Amino acid sequence: MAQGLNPAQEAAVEHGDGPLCVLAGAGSGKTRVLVHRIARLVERRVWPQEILAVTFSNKAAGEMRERLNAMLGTSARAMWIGTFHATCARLLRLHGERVGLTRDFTIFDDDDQMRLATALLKEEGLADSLTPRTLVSLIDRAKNRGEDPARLGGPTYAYDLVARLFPRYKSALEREDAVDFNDLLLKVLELADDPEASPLIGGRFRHVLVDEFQDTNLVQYRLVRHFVRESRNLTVVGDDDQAIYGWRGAEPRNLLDFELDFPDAVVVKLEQNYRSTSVILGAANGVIARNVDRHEKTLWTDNAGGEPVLWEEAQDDRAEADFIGRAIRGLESQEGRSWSDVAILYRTHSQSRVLEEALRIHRIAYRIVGGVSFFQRREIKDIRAYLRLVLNPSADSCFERVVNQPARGIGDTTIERVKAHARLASISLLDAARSCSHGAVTTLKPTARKKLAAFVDIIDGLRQVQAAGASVSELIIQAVERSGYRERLAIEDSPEARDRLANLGELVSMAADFDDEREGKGTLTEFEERISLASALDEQDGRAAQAVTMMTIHAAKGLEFPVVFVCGMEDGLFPSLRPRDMEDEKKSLEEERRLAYVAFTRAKERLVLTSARMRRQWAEVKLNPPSRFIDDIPVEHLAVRERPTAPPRPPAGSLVRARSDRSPPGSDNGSNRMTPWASPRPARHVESGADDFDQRVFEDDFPAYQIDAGANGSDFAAGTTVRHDAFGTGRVLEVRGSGKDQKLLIDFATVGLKTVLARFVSTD
DNA sequence: TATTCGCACTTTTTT
DNA sequence: AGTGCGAATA
Repeated sequence: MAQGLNPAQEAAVEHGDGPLCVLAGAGSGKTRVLVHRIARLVERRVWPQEILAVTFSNKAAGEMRERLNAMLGTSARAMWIGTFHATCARLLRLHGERVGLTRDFTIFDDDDQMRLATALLKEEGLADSLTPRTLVSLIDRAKNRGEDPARLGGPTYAYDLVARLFPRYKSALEREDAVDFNDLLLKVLELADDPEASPLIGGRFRHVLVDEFQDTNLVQYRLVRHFVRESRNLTVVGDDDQAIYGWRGAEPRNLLDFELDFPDAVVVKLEQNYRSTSVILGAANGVIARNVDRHEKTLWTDNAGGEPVLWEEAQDDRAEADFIGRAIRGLESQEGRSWSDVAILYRTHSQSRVLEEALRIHRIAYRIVGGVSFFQRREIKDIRAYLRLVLNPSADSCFERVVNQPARGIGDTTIERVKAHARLASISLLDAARSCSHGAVTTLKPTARKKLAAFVDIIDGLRQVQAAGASVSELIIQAVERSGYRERLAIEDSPEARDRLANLGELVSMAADFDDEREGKGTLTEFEERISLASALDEQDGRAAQAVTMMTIHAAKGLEFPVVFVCGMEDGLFPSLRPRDMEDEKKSLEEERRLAYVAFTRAKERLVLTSARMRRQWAEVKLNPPSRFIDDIPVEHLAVRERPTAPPRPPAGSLVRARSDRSPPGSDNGSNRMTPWASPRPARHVESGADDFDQRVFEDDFPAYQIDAGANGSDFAAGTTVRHDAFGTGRVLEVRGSGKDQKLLIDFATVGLKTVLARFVSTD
């Protein structure tokens, strides 16, 4: 083995027992090292079931398992490979009874957590003093640090409220046999403190390897230390320059100070980058070099040269997206690149919408990673709630979610009475509903009782199906059917309803895959767990492989693409410059810088940066200067596209701004102009002063800012023909309101009737 | 009880 | 600009 490894990599792979710290630069082949090292351990007769490899995503875990399967065959199947959360969930399935969990405990995701928080605040009448978001994030923050949220106290009133509410939060989870994400880890830590369970945790693993160690938080580090308490065989791999989860409580110090805790640790540095061209690496190094708080390291590469990094400063966000669309088309036609070679990265999910539109216009297939994930869809969550209720009758939050979903005539008053009864008798809502249906509460009318009985019957029926040994996919089909969900959607028969039905079908086929994989032996609990722990990153399906990938920079960690676009390179957006509470400004700017470093180093061959002078953010127009990170890129590596001195059709005067003075000198002499791989523009559109580098076609698709004319004066009258950027032209049928919020009912030629804000259309 | 409309809130990043 | 919630209405 060890074919084609450099000496440093080989040292890491061949390291024997004892702590090992691998400081690995971006693209230095750390995953490869990790995989080879694990394979080597097995060759050295370490039992696969005594190896734990912790990855930062399920996707990374899957890939690692695949590679090990290829190298080792079936023995790889016995290894523990997964995220901290998945690993802890597995351990808790085995030993959870010791910390108050049954075998079928459920995991509260972000959404469930928020619902609970909302309900608690409402019950306590505190909904006005604290948002659920704040409540949840303060709880999480404390837990990330291993602190007890009930002991929060501090500068603001909010802390006291959280401390007061937390016991109720906690008992709600306990009542439902559920844990939140952080509890997953904390409960295992609890196990480690339990004298009887402790050996089960501490002695279980002979070798523990942790990837992306710079992003572990205090709790995770404690966990790792318990895992290796006996063996001391710990391998950590990471790069402090890629620490981008400070907001989640990650402590890069865990990596940097590794030798303080493990003085006998061997430290290996991987500094050769195999991924990117030297130009891209130069740009990335230029940005990261300005960070003060970091370990100096020199990442180098043999891949000399490469195309310069291209920076395009577009007029606005739409033009930016359009540029990207055309550039991808150009890459396709002139370089034969396929869409799957390309990734578009952005700082926030909200940037994706405009990009989507542009890619659709250019007929480019795309795939969005993250955002509103499949599993967060309402219909999916509803059916999952039915299933959870089957697994666990005391899952009150699930009961409330679906008792009237789809609508079956069980209204608020009925639910309130059931809840009151449940509280009084201290039983679950489902049991309360059952006894109400038998007449336990006299205020309930017979009709309400019948409806409750019908609901209870659905759940009981599903439980029988499960008890009869139905597969997971069968159970889901039954749930969709018996709940009346399918019928309801079928009757509605709107595009959305069809969409939802299709999503449910997708869930069924995922379950069928799961059933096949487990040869029919997989339990509903296992399927639920997989869904709960699946991140947006993991759910990508192979079918959409021929597509451009769009995602946040965070989600791109660990991935690589031949061509990478990083858009929204503007001060205020990236770097975000958003005041973070409890974090000082310098620190968060350094994290933003590392984020830029991660973004740039995803690119193998081409890196394109784009920014917009003007950007619409929630119906507000923002003018942001270009990102300061662009200034940090060595001038010789940066190419700026030329634009015509006089655009063919300039926008309304004041909006045309002088060209940024940040354009590096030398970009004018043509020496580092980039190959214009945007698709060729018809020659007749070229004005003097324009050149091949400018591909914009103003005639077709002029951006939207002239639109305000409509809102601030000339009111629209019914009958006027107007144009809207997305919907095309149409006739105004009705005018509602005036001024900024004036709305128009318009009959569009292509899409039919729509109500639109007046300021988004223009008279032609 | 279900549906519809208007209002407020939203947007940082995720296991 | 989309969502979710509460009030008003059928």
